[in-house]
Amino acid sequence: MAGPIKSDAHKLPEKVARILAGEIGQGRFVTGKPLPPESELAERFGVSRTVIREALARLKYDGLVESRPRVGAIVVPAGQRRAFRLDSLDPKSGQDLRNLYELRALVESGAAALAAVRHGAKDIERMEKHLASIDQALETGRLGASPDLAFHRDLATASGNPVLDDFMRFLNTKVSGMIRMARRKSNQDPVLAAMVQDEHREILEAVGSGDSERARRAVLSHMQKGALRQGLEIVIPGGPRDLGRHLEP
Amino acid sequence: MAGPIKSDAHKLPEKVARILAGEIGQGRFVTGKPLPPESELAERFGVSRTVIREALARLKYDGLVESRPRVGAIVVPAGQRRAFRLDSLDPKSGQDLRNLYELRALVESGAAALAAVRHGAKDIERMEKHLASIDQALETGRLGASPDLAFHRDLATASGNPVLDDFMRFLNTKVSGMIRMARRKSNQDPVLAAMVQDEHREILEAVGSGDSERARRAVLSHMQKGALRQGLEIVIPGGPRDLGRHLEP
DNA sequence: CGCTATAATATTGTATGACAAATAAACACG
DNA sequence: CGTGTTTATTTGTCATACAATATTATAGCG
Repeated sequence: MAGPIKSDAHKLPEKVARILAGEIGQGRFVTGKPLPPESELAERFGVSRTVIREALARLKYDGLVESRPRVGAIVVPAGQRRAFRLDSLDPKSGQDLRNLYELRALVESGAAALAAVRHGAKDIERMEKHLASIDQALETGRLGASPDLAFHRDLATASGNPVLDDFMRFLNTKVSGMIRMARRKSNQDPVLAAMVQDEHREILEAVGSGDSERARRAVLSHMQKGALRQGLEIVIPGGPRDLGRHLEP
Repeated sequence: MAGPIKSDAHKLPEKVARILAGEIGQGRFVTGKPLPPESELAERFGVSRTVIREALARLKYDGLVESRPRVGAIVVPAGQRRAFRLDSLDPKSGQDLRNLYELRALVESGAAALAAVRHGAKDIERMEKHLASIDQALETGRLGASPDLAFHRDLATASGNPVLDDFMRFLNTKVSGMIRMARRKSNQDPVLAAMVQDEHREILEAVGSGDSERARRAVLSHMQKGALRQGLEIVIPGGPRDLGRHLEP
């Protein structure tokens, strides 16, 4: 039995890891009890122990199992994961995209509220610079997607919370990746781009003025409109009332 | 040269992966260009190719590198990570814990706002049941930590957004894990526990009444007080104004 | 008989060597 | 100069061997 099985797939460990993770998730293995030994799994999947080993390494890394010598890879009590992933999301599913957008809106609006009360002078400078870059891009006919992303990153940074910053970067790349996937024919419409830019300015002004509630609503509104531009209607976490208008009754 | 190097650490691949990830993060490798070949890395770290392989597998899994035959493990453009982790947080660092708490407060308050407008009848039932379990636990002298966690999970579920739900579960285990780490002598005070329970009831009532703004503030207040009970003062993302009081002016 | 120290044993951790697969780069050829 | 072919390098997978480790069984002792 020498040589690879067939060469029909070039990522054996990935496949094995997926299958095992699925079975663990469905409770096919008792938590606290060990999985079958590596050698046995190797036999069952028809691959070498090396592949099993690499697959198990992933599960360990995610905290799904924890392996100990002489006992095996024991299944750790549910919900002790060490990593948060969004792999199972389907880029073509509108529902998944909506859920993701919703989470992003929630987090980013909160970050803006924090940024309003915590930002430093350089934060505002950075954001202004990036907005100017977008303007410049629009004048030259380009879309300015890159400074746009930078602006949102600035917002995260200005929140003064590195954990939040980190998560927002993760989410944003995920969202933009999914959007790119979902619709290659991005909207090149300059009128829309100008609208977006207005929303950006409102956000910056709100943050700069130190009004966290206004900043929060500005981002919420921006996110909701952004989702709409993608053809998605999302519920605004702050409540569907007061959409768009601000706080003066 | 047979046998492992010394047995001074039981997880070589983990260490190697950490080092490599750090070096990549600090830009010591050019993005788009391949890392040194596995054999070379093995030599450099003084371990076998097996270990390097397992370390690289982790980096690949997180999307930091992407390996192709004949060219090597190329460094993928920054910010394309496939997993969000909180491993680098120090459980003993008050700052880290505060940042984590802040993110949690932000997300969970948003989830509550969503739950207020989206919950179904069974969601409320579940939450009531878990609150009752806490009451029961308090009467028997126990702390009721487990139904407490369940109540927060219910909130996530009632938001109707599975992605949000998933993330909240991840965050909550992370937070509670860090708290357990940080202070073993948990507060067994029954008076405090009763206070917490009052806050829970306010949250449930707010969600049940469909008032998302009130739900959001109730959770925010609960989180802030919870942090205070842990000796942490956190900034409330919704803005420091209006703390605790509700919306009727 | 019950408790503790020791040995047997199964399983993971790591090392080594071999070969297959894939592909970028060098090369040959028209 | 462009294009197809060979070559070389690197990853992917397999197989085997031994070390480390902790569980379990066993033996020894009070």
